[in-house]
Amino acid sequence: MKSDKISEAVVRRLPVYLRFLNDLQKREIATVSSQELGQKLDLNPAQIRKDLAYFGDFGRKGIGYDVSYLIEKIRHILKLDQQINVALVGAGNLGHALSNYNAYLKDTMKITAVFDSYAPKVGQKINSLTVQPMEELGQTIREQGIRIGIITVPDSEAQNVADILVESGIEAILNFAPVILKTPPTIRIHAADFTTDLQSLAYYLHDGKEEHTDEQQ
Amino acid sequence: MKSDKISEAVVRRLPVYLRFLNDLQKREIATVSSQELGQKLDLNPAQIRKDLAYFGDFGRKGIGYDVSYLIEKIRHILKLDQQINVALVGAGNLGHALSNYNAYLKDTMKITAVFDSYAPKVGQKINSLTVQPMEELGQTIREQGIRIGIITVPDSEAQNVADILVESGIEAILNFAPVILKTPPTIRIHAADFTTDLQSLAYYLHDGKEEHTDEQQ
DNA sequence: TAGATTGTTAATCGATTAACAATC
DNA sequence: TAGATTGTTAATCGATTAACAATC
Repeated sequence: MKSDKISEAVVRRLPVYLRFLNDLQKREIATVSSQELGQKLDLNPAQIRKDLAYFGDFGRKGIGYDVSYLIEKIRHILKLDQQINVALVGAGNLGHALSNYNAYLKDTMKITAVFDSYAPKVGQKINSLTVQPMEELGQTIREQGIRIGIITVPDSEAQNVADILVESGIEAILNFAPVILKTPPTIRIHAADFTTDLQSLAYYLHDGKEEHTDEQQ
Repeated sequence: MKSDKISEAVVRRLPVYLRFLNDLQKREIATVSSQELGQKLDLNPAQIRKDLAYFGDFGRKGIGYDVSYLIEKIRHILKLDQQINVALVGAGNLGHALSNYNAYLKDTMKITAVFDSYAPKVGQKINSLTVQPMEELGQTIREQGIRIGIITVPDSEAQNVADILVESGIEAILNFAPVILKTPPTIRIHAADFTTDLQSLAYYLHDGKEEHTDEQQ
């Protein structure tokens, strides 16, 4: 196959594949089939083969996929074969929690700067990063070549922060604030909204009368 | 229309509608059309009308939707017209951050218990909740009628926690750990994985040569 | 050679959008 | 009555799955 326009659904599965492949590699398993992959990830094997085939012929007929090779390929597709710098805006509890993931993201992405508008927060250390004032956002983004911004400020500030990020040349935003951000179409936005997640889960609670026996994940 | 099986995509949009409607109500706007809604939420008006029509005839032709009435209806659909108790498992930074949202979720959902396996954490206060040992999980869930569990423990513990939650009669899980949980099909699971979100965002970064000019959100 | 598994086409399924009669 | 907007049907678009020839 190779190319076509890739749907968002496909792109969102790639990191899931990558995570599992990293796991296999750690366990020194050299080869994996789409069937095994599908079983472990609750996905249809044909879908996995199709997803991967969009980007190239990574497997070998009769054998499966070489774990290390596929890791390399997916990392390249996701642009994770280079370090991508990330800015965290909002040094509250949530921001603090996310900054812990630097260790986990290790060689792929790195939160390299933290900002907060609240004066007493500025100058504090968060996991070896010093909280900077919002005024330095633009300059720091440009200096450090930061390409992704994470918004963990209160909803009332989120749009304003997004505007500044966009103005400073950011390319994508992960937004934890429960608001719909308005940005130019060139900016990629992902809403990581814990409150809507929880509320939609409530729909699937059993209520004695009408049963909602749906499939999972 | 009314009824049919409701797709997950529809259910996941309902909380977004609800959030915006609450906003309108606060601003004392009594009526809204699918067109206005669509514009503010970046959705197709026909889709919004169709989504709502699955559950009943909530609008009035020529007029639009009564904000208060629609709020009431959506809350009922999502089972948010009753308080739903939630358990938080994992009292680290992330768990701590999420417990702050109790104020925001206010009358709909409530985190009523927090657990951690790490002995020194037990007994500590987190936003007026006392951290309990994991051993009390089952009993507390049953006593408080907790129906949703949030997992914010390290990945290595996540499956174990999920097993205990399921055994204790939980109905749905919001999982922040970057692992695929294996649970019976009656349990509703939502993966709230910040690391895969970030990695899929990286795909959309511009790279000079091939342009990915996709739509947003 | 026999068994396994890919890459890909075709079939199916599902979700979004357009269009419009009904009606406030 | 004229204008606005719903609820719903039909059309379109897209994503998932099944099936299988190619081939290791």
